Amino acid sequence: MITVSTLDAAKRGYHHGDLRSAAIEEGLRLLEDRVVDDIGLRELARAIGVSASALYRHFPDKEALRQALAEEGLVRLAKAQGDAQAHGGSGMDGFNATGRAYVQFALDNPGLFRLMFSSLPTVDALGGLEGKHDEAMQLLQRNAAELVSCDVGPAAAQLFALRAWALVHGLAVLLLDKQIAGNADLIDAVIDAKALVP
Amino acid sequence: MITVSTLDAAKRGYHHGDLRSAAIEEGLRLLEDRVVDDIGLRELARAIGVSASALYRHFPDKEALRQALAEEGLVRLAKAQGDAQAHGGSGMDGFNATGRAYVQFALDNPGLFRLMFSSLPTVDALGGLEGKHDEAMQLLQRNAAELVSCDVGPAAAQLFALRAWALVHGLAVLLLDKQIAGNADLIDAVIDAKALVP
DNA sequence: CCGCTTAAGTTAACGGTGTTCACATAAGGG
DNA sequence: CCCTTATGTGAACACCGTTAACTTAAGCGG
Repeated sequence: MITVSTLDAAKRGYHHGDLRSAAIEEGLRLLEDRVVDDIGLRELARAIGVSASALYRHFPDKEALRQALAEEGLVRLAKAQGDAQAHGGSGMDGFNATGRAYVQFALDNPGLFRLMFSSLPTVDALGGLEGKHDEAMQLLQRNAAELVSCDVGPAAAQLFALRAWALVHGLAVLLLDKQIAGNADLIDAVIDAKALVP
Repeated sequence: MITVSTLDAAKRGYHHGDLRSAAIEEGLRLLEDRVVDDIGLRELARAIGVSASALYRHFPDKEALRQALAEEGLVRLAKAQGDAQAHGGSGMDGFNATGRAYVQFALDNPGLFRLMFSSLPTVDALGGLEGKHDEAMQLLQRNAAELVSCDVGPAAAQLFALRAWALVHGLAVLLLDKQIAGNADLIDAVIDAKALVP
């Protein structure tokens, strides 16, 4: 197996080897302690050691780079939730675990999480990242619906799913914005699916 | 009663009369169909008919203007919630009404709402707008706690309050980000305090 | 192996931004 | 009435996103 990307071709001079991957990687690194709007295209290029206009060979504009970063974030969130569920089982405990993973992901990656959920309102929800979006979010939705669909009707189950998502997302956002001073115990207490069943 | 502000002194030439108020007013107008980061200081000054540097007599920097706008938004949200509760009574129906008002405010003022809840993470939660913050948010929190504190203990009541806030806030944010296609009926269905009582 | 096409870099420039500085003007109190 | 102070102006600085024209490297057909 040959990886033709950044690994083997570190710096062969004029050509980089795999910019785009490097740009996304550096972008994620900068997002660790910054909001996305505070990251400059030129600054990012400088950090990679490349001219600013070089990025335009791989992204049509800054917005495209943002979308690429958001997509990577959604993939990682989906993975974190999948891991949590795999570890916690398929019952209600496992479902609560996915919720905790959701919130924990937001706290661990504040800049990235904010970026993921800041699709431009002018773009009428038809960006290319909808597919990935569903993958991450429908997992939570499906699990929630399956969890209670046997006890109540499917309509009430979907309502439960929506409530669960809104609760967990709202908690994550409020924690990120420092509206709530939240320790781990509080998070565990708030995220309790039993408190949502009708 | 004499209003010395923008009303009577519209344009007396070199001096504006009451910039700062005019800047905030124009800022709120621009926020009606724009995100805050897409509003330029110079553009705003241009819209008022004043030079960009004139704004620096009233705001130390752009961030201060943003905070002023956020504060005004919090005042308006508090008012909207107060009105809703006054109209809906003090029982559970009134409480649900404040939740609906919260979401409706977000939908009616997307740019402003996003601004209100985007305090810089670098600022360690000690901006001057904490007071107003409490005023708007503690209203929801207090009402929630009072609503159920007689039925359950005060600890469980506070947990209920936190869940209610997170649910409503998460719903608002998800609707704003177009992650949920929400009609009014759906909002009413999701916001139902009965589904949260332990 | 050579030459040509094309992908992927470069520098220079344009307009726009936030911010600062020196200066100009209006308002108001001694 | 003058002098202070608040409030405006315009020019300048450094930075930004984006584009254009140019240069270099890679790959492929003959």
